[in-house]
Amino acid sequence: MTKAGQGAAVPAERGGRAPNRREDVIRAAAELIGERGFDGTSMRDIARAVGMLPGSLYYHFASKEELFLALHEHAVARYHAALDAALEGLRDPWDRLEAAVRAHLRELLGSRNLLAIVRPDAAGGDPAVAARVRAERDAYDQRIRDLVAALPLAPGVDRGLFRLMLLGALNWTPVWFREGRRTPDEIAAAFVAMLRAGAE
Amino acid sequence: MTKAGQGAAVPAERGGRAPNRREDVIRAAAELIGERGFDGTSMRDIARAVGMLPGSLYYHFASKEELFLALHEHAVARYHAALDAALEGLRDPWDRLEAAVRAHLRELLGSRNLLAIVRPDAAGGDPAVAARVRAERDAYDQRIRDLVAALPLAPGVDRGLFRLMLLGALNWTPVWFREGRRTPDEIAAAFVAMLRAGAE
Amino acid sequence: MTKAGQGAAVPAERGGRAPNRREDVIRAAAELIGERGFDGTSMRDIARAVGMLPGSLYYHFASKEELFLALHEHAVARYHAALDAALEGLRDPWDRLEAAVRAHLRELLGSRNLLAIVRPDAAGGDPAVAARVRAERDAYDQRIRDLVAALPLAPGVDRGLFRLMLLGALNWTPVWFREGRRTPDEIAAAFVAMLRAGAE
Amino acid sequence: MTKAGQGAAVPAERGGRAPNRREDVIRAAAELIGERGFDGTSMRDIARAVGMLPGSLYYHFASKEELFLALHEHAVARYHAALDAALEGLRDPWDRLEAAVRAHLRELLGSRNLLAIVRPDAAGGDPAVAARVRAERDAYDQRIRDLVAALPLAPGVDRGLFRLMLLGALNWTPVWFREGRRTPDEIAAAFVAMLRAGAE
DNA sequence: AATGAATGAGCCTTCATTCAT
DNA sequence: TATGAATGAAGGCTCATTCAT
Repeated sequence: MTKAGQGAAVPAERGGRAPNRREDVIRAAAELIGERGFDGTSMRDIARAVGMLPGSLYYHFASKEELFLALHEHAVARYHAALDAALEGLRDPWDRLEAAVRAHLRELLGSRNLLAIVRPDAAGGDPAVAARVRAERDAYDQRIRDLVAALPLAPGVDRGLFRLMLLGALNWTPVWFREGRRTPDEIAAAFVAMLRAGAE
Repeated sequence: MTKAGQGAAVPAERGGRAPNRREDVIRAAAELIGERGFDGTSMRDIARAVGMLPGSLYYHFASKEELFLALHEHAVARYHAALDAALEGLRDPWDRLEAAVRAHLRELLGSRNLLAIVRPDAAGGDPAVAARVRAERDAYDQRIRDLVAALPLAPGVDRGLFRLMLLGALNWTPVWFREGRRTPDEIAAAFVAMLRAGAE
Repeated sequence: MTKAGQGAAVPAERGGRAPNRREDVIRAAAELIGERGFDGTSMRDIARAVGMLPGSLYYHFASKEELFLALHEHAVARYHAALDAALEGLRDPWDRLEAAVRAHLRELLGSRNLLAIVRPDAAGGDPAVAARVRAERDAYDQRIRDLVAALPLAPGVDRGLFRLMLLGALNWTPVWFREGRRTPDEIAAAFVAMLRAGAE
Repeated sequence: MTKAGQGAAVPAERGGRAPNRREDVIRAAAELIGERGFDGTSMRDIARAVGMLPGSLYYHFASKEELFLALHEHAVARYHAALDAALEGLRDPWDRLEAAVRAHLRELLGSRNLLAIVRPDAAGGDPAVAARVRAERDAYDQRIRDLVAALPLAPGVDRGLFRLMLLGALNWTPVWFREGRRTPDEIAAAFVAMLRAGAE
């Protein structure tokens, strides 16, 4: 009975109180780590943000790394979901790529900067963490790879570098993006257009 | 020849004693911070790397931030120098851009990963540091801007996004680059080619 | 009786476990700072005196200054309480003054030298601390002022300087006082007598 | 030849250059320690104030304590000199006491607060220092004692407590004195008057 | 008479974590 | 589910001092 009963999906003893404190922690951690980085965010900070004492976090997560991993999973899941939604119903390969780029950029530049979470070296130097992070990230990368594979590119184009260039350009945007000038959607369209013009 | 004459009985193995301890510190710090990040590198680590006691560092630098700033200046100066050398004698705008990209990538992927140093948010969250870092970085950016301004691009192309896409793609390379597969020069050539094909 | 019941299997030697670690810290700090001054007392010293690790102090107090402030409050409260007790039931203004002086001197010279704590410049140079210290001290001063205001003094006497002379003489006593010669009470009586003879 | 030749009073080799750097150091130290206390003043601070490097101070003084001792001697000498000047030509015992008090207070409240220097516990906890400080201070005290001994006091008055009360009141003045209200001379007159009225 | 470079000890503080309750 | 109290290690930094030059 450590985590959840096996009958109901959620502890619902008295009508739905305390709706998943664990999720609250993840959300708070996402926000803080997104803003100040993994090293720049202490367990104290996270605890304070959800109104807990630092020690209490350890009921939910065995360590800071574990918390980070949960958070990373959470974040990557959002990317996947955004991608699912964006692709739905689209057939044309270039349309699909642009939709994907748009979804990625919205996620990356919207509300919080998730870049700090998604970078492979995010959680200190722990190699075990890095491996799991990479694994999750790779699954997402694979979907982009598939999207690129479906493009009708000229024979000489290296699809690997095509993808890496695009993703690099995207993932670097949080460094220079300022609210108010170009929208994420405009940037997405322009990036895809630039690549498309030359590669087709 | 600053200090010791050559006749005196001084340890003169490699041409004068302790010619530039300060530089040693910067070099060691560059290496460590490049690998493990600013937060992940302690003053103790740096001191150990140069064979000093932690407190001794403070003879040379007033604070960790100050050391970082010196290091940043140092790193940016290298980029400028590499750019100078790369551009020398080239006239054609596209040749110049590709040479610049090649120089940038060599610096970024060669010997040490200087990305961690050159990122605007590198030194913790100190805003004063961030400002000085940004200023130095902007001067370099301006040179790339000039290079892009000189390109004969099609009327519709947004030169700003063109530059940001290119720089983003470049600066993200340390995330995925593995020694042994593609060389920095190959990557540089491919990136420029992809952009050129569509933008001309 | 705040925490542990009396039936449970807990170390209950002196009536409950660790009833007030915070108070222990304050007491130890009072002793040490009273003897060696604020700067002369390290957090390590205080921690060692209460059998804690240095870092553990920070569970109870956010900083050395905060600890000092708590300690100061504590000390001033003792002075107030001593004054309350001393004044109780006395009507004659000179009797009241002498009782107050006696109480003050007993506190100041008894057990520990609290002078170092009560001096306005005690806690390093932090102005925020100095302000709070002064505020607490002023409330005590006001009570002495009231005592002096009630005295039937000759018209020409400056009651302000009267009070400052008396308090100065009192607060300087720790500098010269040696156990064994005059008692605090004798000193108190003599000081008041000297002032009274001339001022009435 | 460590200190000075025995013929001339001062090193005057080439007409009086570098006129006693040692004195400069003492003066700067007096100022700083007077303001921020012994612990609150670092050798660095003192060196900076005289435009030297910290290590250079050790040419003049073997240690911080030694410097303090020199400074203390210097300060006490000023008190003695002020006392000499104040007493000159005065015969009446009360006049002499008041003049002495005036001189003391002017020294104490004028230019810099020398209290921090003259307190017996000033230089950290070093007992050797404390002893020498006390010795110098005692010589000064003795002169006050003599002044008090000469007063025509009523038989019952304890001359020891008389002196301690007066000196305590005086030495505490830096704690409450504010420029602009009462002058040192007014305070001196009032203090002596209050004591005289009752003791004669 | 002073500098430049460093030492070694110590300082205040922060951190991830533990564990009895 | 969480709290209260603490641990142990480490972090950035300051300090008095030394010593060859």
